[in-house]
Amino acid sequence: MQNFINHLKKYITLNEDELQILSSYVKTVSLKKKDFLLKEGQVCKANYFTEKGLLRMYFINDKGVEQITQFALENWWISDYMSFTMQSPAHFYIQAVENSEVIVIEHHKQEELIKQLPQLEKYFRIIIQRAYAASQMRFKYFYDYSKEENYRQFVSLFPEFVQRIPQYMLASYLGLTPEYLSELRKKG
Amino acid sequence: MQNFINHLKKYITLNEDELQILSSYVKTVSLKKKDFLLKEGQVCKANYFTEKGLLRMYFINDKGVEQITQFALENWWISDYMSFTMQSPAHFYIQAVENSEVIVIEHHKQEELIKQLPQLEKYFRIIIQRAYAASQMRFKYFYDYSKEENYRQFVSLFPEFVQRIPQYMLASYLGLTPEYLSELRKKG
DNA sequence: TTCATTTCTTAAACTAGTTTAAGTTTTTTC
DNA sequence: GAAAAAACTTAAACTAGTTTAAGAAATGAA
Repeated sequence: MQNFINHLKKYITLNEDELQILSSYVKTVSLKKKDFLLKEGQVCKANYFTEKGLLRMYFINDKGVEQITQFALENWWISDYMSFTMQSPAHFYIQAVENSEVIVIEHHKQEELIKQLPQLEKYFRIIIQRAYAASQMRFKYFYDYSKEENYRQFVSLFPEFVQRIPQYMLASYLGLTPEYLSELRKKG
Repeated sequence: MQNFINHLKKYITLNEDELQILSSYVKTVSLKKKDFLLKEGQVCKANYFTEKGLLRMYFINDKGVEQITQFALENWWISDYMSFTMQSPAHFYIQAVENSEVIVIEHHKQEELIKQLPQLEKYFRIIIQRAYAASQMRFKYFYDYSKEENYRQFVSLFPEFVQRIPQYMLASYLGLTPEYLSELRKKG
C-alpha cells in the first residue's frame, strides 16, 4: 500500500502512529483479472482505492450487454456511491480489468477512521469534490461533442490508457458500438 | 435563509451561537429571472445554495447554442466545481431560471467556516458525495436508455418540475432538440 | 392594446451512429 | 501446438435523432 500512503501524503500529514491507525482500518485485496469487488444487487459496503492495476465499473442493460461507465486507474477511488451512501442494492458491477491490488475501506470503518484521524474528513471531501468536478466536465463533453469527436479527443489525451484496454471496452465507455469504433479507426 | 438553516439542521446540530457564526460567513443574494451568478471565463469563487427559486447551469457550444447540463431547485447546491476547486476559469454559466434567492459561500470563507464549525466538514462531504452518487446514476441513464425513454421517465418522475420550466430548457437538459421534443409530445 | 420577441409546432431532408450478419485475427485454454 | 473463445473488422440496411425552414401561438415590453 505504498502508493496509497504516498498519495495521502500529498493531501494530509500523517505521522508514524497515525499510519499505524490507518493501516488497522483498511485492508489490501489482490484481484485477478475479472475478479469482482461488487456485483449488482449486493450492497456496496466499501470504498476502493486502486493501489495497482485497473478496475472498471459497468452495468448490464436489458439486452444483456455490458455498459462501462467508469474506469479506475492507479491512485483513483471507485465505488457505487449511491449504494455506498444509502447502503442500498448496487446498480453496478466493479471488476478488475487486469490483475490489481486494491485498498478497501468499509463504510462504517471509514466513519470511525475519520474520527480517529480527523484530517481525513477534509481529504475525502476534496477527493469526492474533484470526482464530481470531473463528472461535470464529462457531462459537458457528452453534450458538446459527437461520439466521434469524443473518441478522437480521448485517444489523443490518453494514448497509453487506450493501449491498455481492449477496444470493445473503450467503445463501451465512450458509448459507441465496437463496429463503429472499428470504422472510426479505419478512417484514421 | 430559513430554508438553508432547516436544511442544515437535518444533517448537523447548530446552536444559536453557531448560527450566528454561520450567518457571518454567508450572504443572501436575490436574483431576478435571467440574472447571472457566474459567466464562462470568470473564476467561480463561491458555492451556491438555492434558498428559493430555480437556477440552471449551461455552456454555449461552438454553434452558439446554449446547452443546459444541470438545474438547481430549492435546497440544492450548485457551482462549477472544477472552477471552484481549482480556482480556474469557469466553463459554465449559472443563471436564474426564475426570480430566486441564493445563499452564497465564498471559497476561502467556506474553508474558514469549516474551521469554526467543524461539523460542516462532514456536511459538505456528504452533500457532494450524494451529488456524485446522483451523477453516477445519471450517467447510467444516458448509457442505458434512448433520449425518448429518458424524456418519458423524466416527465413521469418530475411532472411539477416539467411544468415549471420552458420546454426548450427541458429539451436542452435532456440533450435533444426542441423540434424532437415537440414530436415526442405529439406522440403522447 | 399593439408590437416585438420568444417559444412551440410541423414536416421533409439529412446524418451520426446502430443493427445485422458475417469473416478474420488474436488470445486463451488445455 | 491445436482448438475454442474472444476480440476485431467489414459493410449494407436501418433508425433515432438532427437540421433546415418555416408558420403558429404565447409571452413580454411599451
